[in-house]
Order: sequence, then C-alpha cells, then structure tokens
Amino acid sequence: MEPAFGEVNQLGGVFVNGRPLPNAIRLRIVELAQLGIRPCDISRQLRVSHGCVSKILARYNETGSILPGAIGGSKPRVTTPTVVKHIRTYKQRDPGIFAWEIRDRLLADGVCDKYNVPSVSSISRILRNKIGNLAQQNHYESHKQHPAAPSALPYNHLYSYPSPIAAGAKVPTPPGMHSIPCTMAMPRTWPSSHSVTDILGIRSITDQVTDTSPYHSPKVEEWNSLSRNTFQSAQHVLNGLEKNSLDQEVKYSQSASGLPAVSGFVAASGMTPYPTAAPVSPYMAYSTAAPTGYVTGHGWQHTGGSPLSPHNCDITASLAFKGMHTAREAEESKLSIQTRKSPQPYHIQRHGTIAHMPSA
DNA sequence: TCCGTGACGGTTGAA
DNA sequence: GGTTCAACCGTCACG
Repeated sequence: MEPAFGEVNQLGGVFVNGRPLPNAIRLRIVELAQLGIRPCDISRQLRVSHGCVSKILARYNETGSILPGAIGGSKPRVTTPTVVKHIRTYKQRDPGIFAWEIRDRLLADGVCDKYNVPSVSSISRILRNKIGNLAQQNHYESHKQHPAAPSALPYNHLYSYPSPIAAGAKVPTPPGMHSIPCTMAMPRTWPSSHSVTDILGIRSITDQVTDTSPYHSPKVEEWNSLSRNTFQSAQHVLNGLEKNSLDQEVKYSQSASGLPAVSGFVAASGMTPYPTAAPVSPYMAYSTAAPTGYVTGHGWQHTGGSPLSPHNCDITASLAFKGMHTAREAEESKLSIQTRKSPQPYHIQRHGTIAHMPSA
C-alpha cells in the first residue's frame, strides 16, 4: 500500500520512505554528475540527500545502471530438484560422503557451477530433510550389520557410519587440511573438539542443527559475478524502464514519456531549478510531467532519440559503451542482484564526468 | 564545505 | 492468508 503522502527531507524534497526515487530523478542525478555538477550541488538542486546522490552515483559507476536494485523477494534457489536428485545419488552410492564432497562432486560433474552450487550447509540440510529417510534406512541397515553398535545415542544419519578406522573406510580430509584422525576430521562442523561429546565422537542433534543453519547465504562476490553475467542486454536500459521500473513509475504517477522531459532541463546552460514541488503528494513531487519548457531544448539528446527512447543520449551512450546495462527483468527472474560493495570507488571529476579512482 | 559511510526506519516480495 | 526474512530504499548524522 503506497502511502498517500511522503515525507520531506532536510532539503525540502519529498520522498517516500522505503521506496526508491523515481527513475527520472535518478537519471537526472547521473546526468548532472556527468555534466560536471558536483554531488553537493546535485543534492541541493534536486533536493535529494547527498547520501542518496552518492549512493546512486556509486551504483551507476559500479553497474552502469541508474535503476534501483530489486526490492524484496528471495534469492534464486540453488537446490533445484536436479541438484537434490544428484545429491541423493551421491548419498546412495556413498552413504559416508561428506557434504563438502558432495559439493565438490556437483561442481566436478557439472551439475552446478561455482555460482549456483549449494553451500555445504544447504547440502547438509537437504541430506537431513529431503534424503533423511534414505540415510536413516542406511543407518538401520548398518545397525543390522553391527548389532553391537549403541542404538540409544542420538546419532544423526550423517554421522552414523561406522568408525572409519575400524571399518577401514576412508577418512575424508577437507582441502587444505592435513590428514587427521577421524574424530578430529569433523570439527569443521563441530564447534568444539574439546567437549566430552566431541571427544567421544557423539554429537547431539541440536549441534547438527546449528551447523546446518538455514540462514546460509552465498557469498556476495559470487552474486556479483552472477549479476555481471547478466549485463548483456542494453535494450532494457536503453529503453530506460524495465517492467519493475515501469511499475514503479506508475506508482509515482510517472510515465515513460516523462523521462525526456526531465532530462530536458539538464542541458540548459543555466541549470533550470528543479521544479519546486508543491507536494500534495510525493507522487506529484516526483512527477515528471514537467512544464513544456523543460521538454524543449534538450540539446543533450541525440537527434535520433525518441521520446520513448530517451536514452539515445550521452548517458546511455556511455552506458552502452561500458556494456554493463542491467537487464533487471532478467535479473529479477533469475537472480537477486547484489551490488553493494563497490570494487571501484567512483570519483566525480570537477570538470568532467565520473571517473574510476585509480586502484590503490 | 564536501563527501563517504553506517545506522535507522521503512517497503517489498519470495518462501 | 498471515508471517518471516532478507533484500532493497532514502534520510540523517557523524567523521
């Protein structure tokens, strides 16, 4: 539910808390920056907090897109039925297999790549929740074969295989780790190797739950890498407005055709003041239904540009040059893009455009 | 004065 | 259908 009224920031600008600025404003911020306008001036002119200006410029420099990130939703699932099927297969073939081994196999077999391979904890969770019956069955079988094994202890099926030493089974060693006795080969998932239960090789169910936390999250850089692969379609941002953005624009009572109007007064030699909002509602304030005066004389615009495709302009030319357009419609259908950490801090040149800071 | 950044309160949408 | 959770947002204050 969109609020009927927005809030007013310290600069007198109207914003809707929690909602991104309209694309028109975002575009103007980038445009002004490329014209050499200092961020502080942009902030004052557009009545947008300097932190926001900084953020938008940083994002633009990082992703080449002025568009906000995908709000809400969840990350794409990596534990697809195919992956689960393969995990089940691995487990069936080798009941004693470790989760990290399964992970490696998924990679080696090409079931997953490094971007969508489930985490070890995810695999553990799959083993526990989805393949638990299988393992428990194996556990039962092993008990039949080893009637002397203690049955009262709450072994988890994952750790229920017989002692590797006694059975002559392999003792998996994680990469980079020295071979160590079997009971010490597991502490990666055992918080303390000094507890009585650890020393005895007994692990409570609660401990196992702990290290199979459902709150695992893929590394941010992996998501970044993923998102980079999606910066292929320039068309989306050339049109400037993707589905989500369009929706957003609609919410702000903006139309796609409003973009040129906003961009129009960027080119004015004397920067036309941002239309003072008499904000009955923030949507009015954000409205790009600017006076016609703003529409005319936008010298920055490429002659071939159309009102509905206003990005035949410097901004998008540079965007296209960078080849980093976000196809957020595709992103959102496949990925939840995360581009928070900027590997290359941007730098607004005093008389030029945005430039990358030289690597330290 | 400028600007990067973290905290904060808010929204969103998938699970 | 309601709740949870983790993503996002812009503002503000601080250094």
